[in-house]
Amino acid sequence: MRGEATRDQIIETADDLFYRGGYEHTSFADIAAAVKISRGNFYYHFKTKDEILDAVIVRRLANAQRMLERWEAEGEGPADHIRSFIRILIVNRSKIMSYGCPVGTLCGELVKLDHVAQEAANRIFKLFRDWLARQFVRLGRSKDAEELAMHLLVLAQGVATMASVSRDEMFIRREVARMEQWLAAQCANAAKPS
Amino acid sequence: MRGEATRDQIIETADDLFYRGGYEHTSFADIAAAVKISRGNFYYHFKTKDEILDAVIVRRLANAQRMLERWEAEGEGPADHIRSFIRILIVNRSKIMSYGCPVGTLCGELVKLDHVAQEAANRIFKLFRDWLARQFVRLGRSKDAEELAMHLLVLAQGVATMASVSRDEMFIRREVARMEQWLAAQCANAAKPS
DNA sequence: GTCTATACCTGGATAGAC
DNA sequence: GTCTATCCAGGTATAGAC
Repeated sequence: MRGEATRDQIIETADDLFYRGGYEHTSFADIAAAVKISRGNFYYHFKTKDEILDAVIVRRLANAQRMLERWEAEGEGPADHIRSFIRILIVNRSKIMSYGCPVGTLCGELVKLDHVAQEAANRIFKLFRDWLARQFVRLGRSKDAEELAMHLLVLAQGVATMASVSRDEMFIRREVARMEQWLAAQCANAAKPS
Repeated sequence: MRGEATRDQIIETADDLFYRGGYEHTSFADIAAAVKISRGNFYYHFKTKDEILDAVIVRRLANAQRMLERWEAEGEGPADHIRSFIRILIVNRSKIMSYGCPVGTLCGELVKLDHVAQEAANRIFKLFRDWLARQFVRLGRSKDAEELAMHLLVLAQGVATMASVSRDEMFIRREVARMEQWLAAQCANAAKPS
C-alpha cells in the first residue's frame, strides 16, 4: 500500500520538524508542505496532532534501540560501548549546536506543555539510562551503575544545552575529552566506590 | 504613576508564566488573566509579545546580577561563592523538578523558534559564566577559568534537565554532592593543569 | 490608564467530492 | 488514499469609549 509509505514519510518529516522547530511551533501546514501532501490528506493518516507526536516518539525509541544495538555489536567491550554514547556529541555536533539534544529538548517542551506524552518521551531517556547502567555493571560497577548512568546523561544533556548556547565546536570537543577521561577513571576504579 | 506598577506586575507575572509554561505557549490572555487586567489594557504597556519577552529577559538579568552580588557579599571566598551557585540546584529543587532551569529552558525554546531575543537570553548565561570564571581566577586557575566555568554550567544544566525528567530529589542531592566534590578537587589543584 | 468590542489571522479539525 | 472547501477556536493586535 502506498498509504503506509505516506504515513512513514509524515512521521519522518514530523520527527525532523519537531526537532528543529519544537512540537507546538510546528503546524500541520508545515508538515504537510514538507511532505507535499494536502492538509486534508493528513487527517486520513492521523486524527490529531498528539497522534503524530506518539508516532514520532515510537520512531525515536526504535531508532535509539537500533543505535544501541549497533554500538554493542561494533564495540569491543562495555567501556567501548559507553565511549560510543559519549561520541554522539561529536558525531551530531552540527545539529546539536543548532537545535540541542532531540530527546532533552522534546522532554523539556512536553514538561512545559504538561503534555500527556511526557511519560512516553521520558522512556527514551530510560532506554539510554538502562543500557548505560548495564554497561557499567559489566564494567564491575554494579553497586553504582544506575548513578553512573544518570551522571553520564547529566553530562551529555549539559553539553548539548550549552553547545546550542555557545555554538562553539571546541567547547564540545573539550567536554567530550573530559567525559572520556572521567570514563577512564571509572574503569580504573572498577568495583570500588565512586 | 499606577501605570508603572501595572507594568512591573505584568513583567513579573509573564516571567513566571514563561518559566512554567514556556514563552510561545503563554498567551496574552493568560498573562492578562493572572494580572487581572483586560487584554486591551495590555497593549497600552506592551505593543507586541516580543516586547514583553525583552522586558522579562532584562528582569531576569537584573535578578541574576543581584543574586551574584549577594553570593559575593555573603560568602567567605571564591570557593564559597561557587558553592552558592551549585546550591541553587538544591534551593530551587522543587521548581527545577517541575519546570527545569529558567535560563536553560528559555534559551532552548528561543533556539527552536529562531527568535531574535536569543542573543539577549544568552547574555544571562554569559553573566553566570563570567562571574564563575572570575571566581576560578581568584582560586588561582586563571589559565582554565573559562573552561571550568563552562563545565560548571554544563553540570548545572544537565542536572536541571534530568531532574525534570526523573523528578527525583535524591538524584539532585547526589549530583550536587558530586559537584561539590569536583569543586574541592579543583581547589586542591589550584594553579595546576586540569 | 483602563476598559469593551472587534478585526484579522493561523492552526486544528471535519465533510465530502474524486 | 488524496484532494478542496470549510468550520471553529484561540491568539495577536487595533479602535475607540470612558
